[in-house]
Amino acid sequence: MGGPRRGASRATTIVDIARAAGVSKSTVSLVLKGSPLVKAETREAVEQAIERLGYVYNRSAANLRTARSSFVGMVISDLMNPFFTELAVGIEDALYNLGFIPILANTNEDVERQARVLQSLREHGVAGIVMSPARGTDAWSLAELLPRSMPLVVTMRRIEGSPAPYIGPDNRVGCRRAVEHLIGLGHTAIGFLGGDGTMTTQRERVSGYRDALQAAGLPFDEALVFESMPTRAGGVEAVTAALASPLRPTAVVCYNDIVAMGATRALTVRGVRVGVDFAVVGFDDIVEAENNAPPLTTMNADTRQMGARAAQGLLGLIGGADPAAMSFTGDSRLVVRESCGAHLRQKPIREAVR
Amino acid sequence: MGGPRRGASRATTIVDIARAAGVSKSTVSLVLKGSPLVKAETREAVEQAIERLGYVYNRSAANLRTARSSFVGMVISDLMNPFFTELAVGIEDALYNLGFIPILANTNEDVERQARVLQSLREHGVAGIVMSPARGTDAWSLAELLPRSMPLVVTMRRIEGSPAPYIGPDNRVGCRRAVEHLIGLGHTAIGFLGGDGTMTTQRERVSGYRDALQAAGLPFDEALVFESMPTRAGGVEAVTAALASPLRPTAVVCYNDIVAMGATRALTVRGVRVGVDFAVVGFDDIVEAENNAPPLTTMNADTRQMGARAAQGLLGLIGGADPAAMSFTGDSRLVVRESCGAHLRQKPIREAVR
DNA sequence: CTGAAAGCGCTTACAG
DNA sequence: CTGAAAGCGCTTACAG
Repeated sequence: MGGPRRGASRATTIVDIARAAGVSKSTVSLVLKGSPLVKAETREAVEQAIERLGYVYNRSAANLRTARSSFVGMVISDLMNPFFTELAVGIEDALYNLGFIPILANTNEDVERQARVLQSLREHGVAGIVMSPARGTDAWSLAELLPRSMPLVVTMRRIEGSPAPYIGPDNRVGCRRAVEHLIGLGHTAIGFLGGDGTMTTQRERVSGYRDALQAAGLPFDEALVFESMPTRAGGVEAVTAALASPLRPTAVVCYNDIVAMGATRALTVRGVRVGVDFAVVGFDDIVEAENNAPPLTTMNADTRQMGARAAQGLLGLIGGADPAAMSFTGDSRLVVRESCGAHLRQKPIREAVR
Repeated sequence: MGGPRRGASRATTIVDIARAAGVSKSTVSLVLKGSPLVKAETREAVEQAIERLGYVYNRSAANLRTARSSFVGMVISDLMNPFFTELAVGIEDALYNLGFIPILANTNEDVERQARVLQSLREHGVAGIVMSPARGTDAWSLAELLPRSMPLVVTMRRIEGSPAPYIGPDNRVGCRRAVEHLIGLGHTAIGFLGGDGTMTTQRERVSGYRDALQAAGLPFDEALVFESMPTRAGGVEAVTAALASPLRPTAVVCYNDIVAMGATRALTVRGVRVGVDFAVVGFDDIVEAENNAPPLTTMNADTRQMGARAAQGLLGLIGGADPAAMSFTGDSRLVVRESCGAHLRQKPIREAVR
């Protein structure tokens, strides 16, 4: 593991600088950290030596001495999924701004890989970890992997029973709003597409779906929840099942945008016009949602900003904050585009007003 | 920068283990690295102590001592772009398999940010760097930022004049093949859409475009190269210009798939049927290409595998290989889907054969 | 304002 | 087969 570090010749260190500047290495260390204790001329001499010898600070050595670390583990469940890409970009950017540097691990939804990666991060002495857990991660095995003392924030997928703070959207009220919108458009047979009950996020979204139905006096029927993989292919599959169902819905909320895009495509292929004959609403507002055909109505939870918030939350934990106080669930807002058909309903109304 | 490391209580170290097992810390170190020198019972005792005290190896301390590093910098120009996401996933996966651990930096096409990040990576003592350079990176400033002794592989975008090995696709022959396909379909007025001459990749692809035209005895006309941002919006803009041009092409190759998807959408919106009235070919074969409406014909260079290769190349450099021998440019293959219209031409032929 | 000394958690010859 | 010692590149009290 690992190779030679900085070329063949020994790297220049703090003592080389000390010798060149004619001071002790303590003094060099002081100027390195910008201490006001050192005299201007001395500082000058040291800085020149640094420049001349092309010295580069060895942060790992410093970290060993101070028992600190500027590394943070960024554990992502599926980086190829544009939703998580956006999350990762948000975390990464914030981490740099906060003075940390992210070690990336893409677990690819594999809990064993996640376990290995977590161990590796510990060995590398990360200051903390922000993680979107792989599907199937449970509080118990996580507790075995990571000591209580390791700052950890869980993002986007809640782990039930874990003391780690959760930072992510409020899936339940988000989904409730999506369904309320569909109800407002006049739909009464509304399905839920994609994901399955082993996923906390799916359960939360289904709860919101049920909340909205019940608030409107509509029955909740399990037969209208069409489970599938949370993928494009899953969307195709789920919508196909929905169309074949005797309860044949006229509108669907989807577990996420990818499912919605799969559903949209399957619908289009069989000649049902999305946004006209059938309403589809997604969740997440990934960048492609806007460019879908037709553009997708979906829930935006500001994924990137949520990533930044997760990073800030971790910083808090590292600084000693109480994990119990660090959870944050953010609001999502409905982004109305064409797949729900709202633009068609509104037009006549507006025209009538004119 | 950085926070406390492993909780409040001192972490257990090799000397704690030594004491608990009744041996010296040298011996503990030996069993840690699986040395055959140590007697089975001793090893046993040590391993039990490790288990019992929940010891975790401090790799940074080891690295300091051995002047090695298991960190590698993974510098990505635009992680939100699905093409680079796929590259990053390929690099990340290979790096873990090779025993390294990736530090992620998303430069977001900003050369100044890239400069800061490169400096930071040096301070953190990475063993090497694999980088898809931000637009506008030049060999000269790169040389100022990184010493010759730092193992570096440049991927996906060649930096002219840099001694660092390049690992990526052969853009010129790839694009030539794409255009040959269009010519084979009977087109004679073929445009090139997107990117601009400041990008090495664009210049290479335009060269291939010209090669194909000239090989077929068709004239190369600069007026058929429509420059734009390499984005979806750029694709809209470029195709709009193409349609307005007096040379009005009947087919286009695009700088990349995102441009092609923008072009496709703009075309569709104004009623020209892509794959029927007009042929579009992309480049990169990002995952969305398959799901475009219509599915995109494009060049596949196996981006993920290319990322793995870049990681392997870096490992070679770290191991002391000659940079001049590590460059690799891979083949790309044409993936025919619907946007080029080939399916329409072939159908009658096949039917005639039956 | 500056220097000498100890120590962070490891590894690596070198003795025995 | 195992232990004592030195050292990787820093930081941090402590003297002066």
